[in-house]
Amino acid sequence: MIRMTKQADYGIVLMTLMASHQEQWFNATEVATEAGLPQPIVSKILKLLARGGLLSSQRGVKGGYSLSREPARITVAQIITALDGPIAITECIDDSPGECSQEPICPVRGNWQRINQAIRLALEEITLAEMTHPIAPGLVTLGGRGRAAGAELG
Amino acid sequence: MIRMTKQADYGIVLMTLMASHQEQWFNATEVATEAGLPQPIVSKILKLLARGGLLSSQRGVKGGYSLSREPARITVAQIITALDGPIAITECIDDSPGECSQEPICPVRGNWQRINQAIRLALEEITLAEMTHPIAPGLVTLGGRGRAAGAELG
DNA sequence: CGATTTAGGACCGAACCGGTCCTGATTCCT
DNA sequence: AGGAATCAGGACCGGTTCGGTCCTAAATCG
Repeated sequence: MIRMTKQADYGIVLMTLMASHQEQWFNATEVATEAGLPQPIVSKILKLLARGGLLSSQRGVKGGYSLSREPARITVAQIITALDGPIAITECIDDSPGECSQEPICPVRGNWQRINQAIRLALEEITLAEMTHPIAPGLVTLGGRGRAAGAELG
Repeated sequence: MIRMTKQADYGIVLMTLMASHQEQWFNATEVATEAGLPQPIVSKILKLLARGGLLSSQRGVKGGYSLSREPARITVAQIITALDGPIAITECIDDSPGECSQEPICPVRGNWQRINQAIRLALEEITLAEMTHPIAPGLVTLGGRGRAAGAELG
């Protein structure tokens, strides 16, 4: 139901975990045990995050991963994109014509972008830094001024 | 990749279609041919939309469906919810404790709500009325002030 | 040179999605 | 009253994709 994949889900957990620790470098096993997730999965995800430029990686015996920049400059949108590909909840993405058989008929067309855009924006405005905050219960629970609050922090 | 189901996708198309026509009542076959989608699918979707209270239905030989209220008062969020269930892109939904094995460990917990909330809000602010507008290309394409524009339209 | 760690990708089972179909209930028309 | 049309509500099934595992390179440290 409008779900992202578990990879992305886990990815956010792992990134949050790394962001909220003092250490700079972590290896996969370390992160896995910390998160209580199977090691192979964690490995896979960290690889993808590194490939996406969100983590720096170091091979070799004392190798590992570290955030490639400060948590305030990493957004949830970026994490999801790195793991699940471009953020678009609809089948028609942006302007790739010809792919949609409904093209001449479809009454929505460009309007999908409204939706995708809205989602994308919402996720771009949540930073990893915010995710490490224990959450101020009064702020976000309802009314959703969470985004505004985030902007203030930024 | 953070996709909603095709049902919801189609649902939005169908609703937009109905909203942008003059007629009040449509039967399933009519809508299906108009949208260029297989009739059984359309039937299924309209049923769900009716059950969700977004369409009024009339049985019998001259029966059919019609929007249960004006398009400006129907949101994309409502359509998706009717077809795909509650809007939550993460595995952990709100406060249903015990379901998540990670509960004691998970460093994000309530922070998922931030994300889900953001998505929900974004989709609640897109009305069916807006979807019928051919889209003003300068407004939404980038910068995403689409939501603000929508608010102005009221 | 050997141990450790990431890189990259092949691979498989299971769950979920998309789509079809069938059987009832309701209403209109003759 | 009876038949036709239309919605209501499921059961059902095949295919795709996701979740997870595993194996083989490449790099780095001691």
